[in-house]
Amino acid sequence: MDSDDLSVADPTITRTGSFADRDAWGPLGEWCAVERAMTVIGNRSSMILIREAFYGGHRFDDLVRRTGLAETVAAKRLRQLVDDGLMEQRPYREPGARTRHEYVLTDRGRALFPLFVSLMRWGQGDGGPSRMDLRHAGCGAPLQPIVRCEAGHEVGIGETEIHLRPKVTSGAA
Amino acid sequence: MDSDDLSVADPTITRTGSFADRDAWGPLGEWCAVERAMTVIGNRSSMILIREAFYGGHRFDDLVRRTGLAETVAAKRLRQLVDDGLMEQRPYREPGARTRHEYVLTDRGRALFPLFVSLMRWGQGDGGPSRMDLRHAGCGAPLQPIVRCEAGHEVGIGETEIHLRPKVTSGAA
DNA sequence: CTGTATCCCAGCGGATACTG
DNA sequence: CAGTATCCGCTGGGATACAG
Repeated sequence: MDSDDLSVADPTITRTGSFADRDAWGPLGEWCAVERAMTVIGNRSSMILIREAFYGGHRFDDLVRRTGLAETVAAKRLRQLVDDGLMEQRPYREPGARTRHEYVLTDRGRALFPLFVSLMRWGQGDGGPSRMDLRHAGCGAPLQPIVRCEAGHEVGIGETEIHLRPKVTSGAA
Repeated sequence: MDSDDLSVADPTITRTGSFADRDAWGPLGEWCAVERAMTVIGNRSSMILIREAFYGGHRFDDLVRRTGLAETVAAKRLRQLVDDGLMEQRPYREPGARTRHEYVLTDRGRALFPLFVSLMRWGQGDGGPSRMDLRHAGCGAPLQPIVRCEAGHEVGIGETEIHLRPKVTSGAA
């Protein structure tokens, strides 16, 4: 039996479903999307390149200068981000110049928007300096990341349940 | 002049304010909360330990087993998480046993909740297996991370502005 | 049960030099 | 302007053995 007698009462996610085989999970995160996500965006250089892409940076030169990364690192990460489907490289031509490439976020890359805002807001909570201020263009109010259920309720940790799916429902993909 | 002539039209954050000294940012992210955040939680082991803490894991043994981390790595990361103020170590006594310690998320650790949900949902978007399902305990509906302004509007990338603060407003903290 | 000490390997990130 | 090649130090992460 798991040692689940909580000796402290702090808000955590409530567990529902069969957690009996919980320990059988492979160590490589074959079942856990969090681990997979971290292998893709879980390093500093990837994240700040994505940051600059959100800020509208497209060209290699700009991305390097505005991130402060070494060219070698930036090139390697950008290639990886393209491979992972977060960015794509588009050719374009300025009049009177030769063809260039530019990096653009894909839909999957842009889907990181809530994560990006969460990361920035959380990072600002350490009292350190931050010159960034994300606001709603419509009304100028600052942005906040929140968690909501599909029925429209705002949800905190204490109202969250985690359901563990049985093993693999081979019927549904 | 920056090369900001967008040759592609993809939704990005609109930049407002003085971006002239944008390139003067130090490479170590002294002004950027995203970079600072990534140095704290930007590795796989930290994040999956936080994951287990959200799931209600407290004891060293459980955390090691349920994350699949090596004990050495788990111990090192937990110490770092405590140092960084994301977890705290509380002593407790079960009747008839000697004093133990348990790891509990601090407020700053729990503030990662939107980021955690964002990370999981984004990770699930790759089509890989995931046995996790986060739901609202009240109504059972699945959770979604969203971005909202303080005036209550839901905000997408296209409606976001980023303001860059001048240098340091020495008057305001 | 909760770690620490030691050793090891792979990957991240930077510096320098070079190419189309 | 947009990278690649090479080298090199630091950290992340694991294996094994040991300790309170």
